[in-house]
Amino acid sequence: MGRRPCCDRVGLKKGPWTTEEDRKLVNFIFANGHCCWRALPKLAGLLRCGKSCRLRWINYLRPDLKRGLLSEQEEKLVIDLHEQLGNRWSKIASHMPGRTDNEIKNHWNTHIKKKLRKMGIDPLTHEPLLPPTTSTTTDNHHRDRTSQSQDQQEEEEGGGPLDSSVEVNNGAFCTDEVPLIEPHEINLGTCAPSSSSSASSTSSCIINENENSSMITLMEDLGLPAFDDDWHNSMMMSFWDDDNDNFFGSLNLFVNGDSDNDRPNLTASSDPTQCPRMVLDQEPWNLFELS
DNA sequence: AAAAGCAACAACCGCCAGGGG
DNA sequence: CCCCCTGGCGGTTGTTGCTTT
Repeated sequence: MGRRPCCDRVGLKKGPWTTEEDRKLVNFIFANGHCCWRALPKLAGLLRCGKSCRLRWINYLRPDLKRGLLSEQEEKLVIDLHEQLGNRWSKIASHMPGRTDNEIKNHWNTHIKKKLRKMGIDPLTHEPLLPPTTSTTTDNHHRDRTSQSQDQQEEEEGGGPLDSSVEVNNGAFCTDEVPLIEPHEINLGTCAPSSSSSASSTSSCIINENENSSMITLMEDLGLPAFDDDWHNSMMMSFWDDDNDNFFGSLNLFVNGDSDNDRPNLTASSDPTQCPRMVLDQEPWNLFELS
């Protein structure tokens, strides 16, 4: 019995997304959020399956993505987390705000793996590489099905993730205790963004009431669609500029594409390299009609 | 300058888990 | 309890751009 396809593929487009498709998707999510990925493409006028839309949004269009190469610090964090979690990229990504599992996975496969091997470290076990005389299978049973097959195909090496409940970072957090912010945790009365921990910087953002209302006014000024509370909250967090403790810096770049504008209270981030690549590149955000 | 090889990453595919009926 | 649907995850592939020959 064949698997039912995730969507009706007849007439659906595949392959790279066009800017027009990106615009449609972002505009739709801006206006409506994403209630149901399966229904979204039809409602947004896209000839894509919902899965594809979801991936595109999560991995590329989401405004809170950092983009660009991982910093050395981030790389180290990935290695640490991978040592504890194995190929659980989504878990790893959940500890790295602004980074997607796909991005981390790609970076691991293309950069970190090689780097570790060069350093004489087995990227699977995080142990020093041994001569390939003994093939240990002691840890293989810990790994999930797919990573096992890949690992076996790639290299006959043991090792892998540990129990998902294991603590990392000296017990700073548990892997199943992803620091997600809940709507009720958003305190509009105070603004205490950016703890020292990069892993919690985005999710710990609490919007100041004045900025909150200013932002709403700004959005209205710009003709942006009305948001429901959840969407609004997520957008507030999405545009937080950790490095400058500044919500409007990122939003300004997002909206205006440059810092040269006459809007009060809108200043671009001082260090453009700290801004999301999609903002810096003016693509695809600059293509969207915001009115 | 052209071709071949390589690296990076966006996107796809198949499977799984959880929730609802 | 079972089945179906949906969202999510991880592995893999395809495409594109860059570097080397």
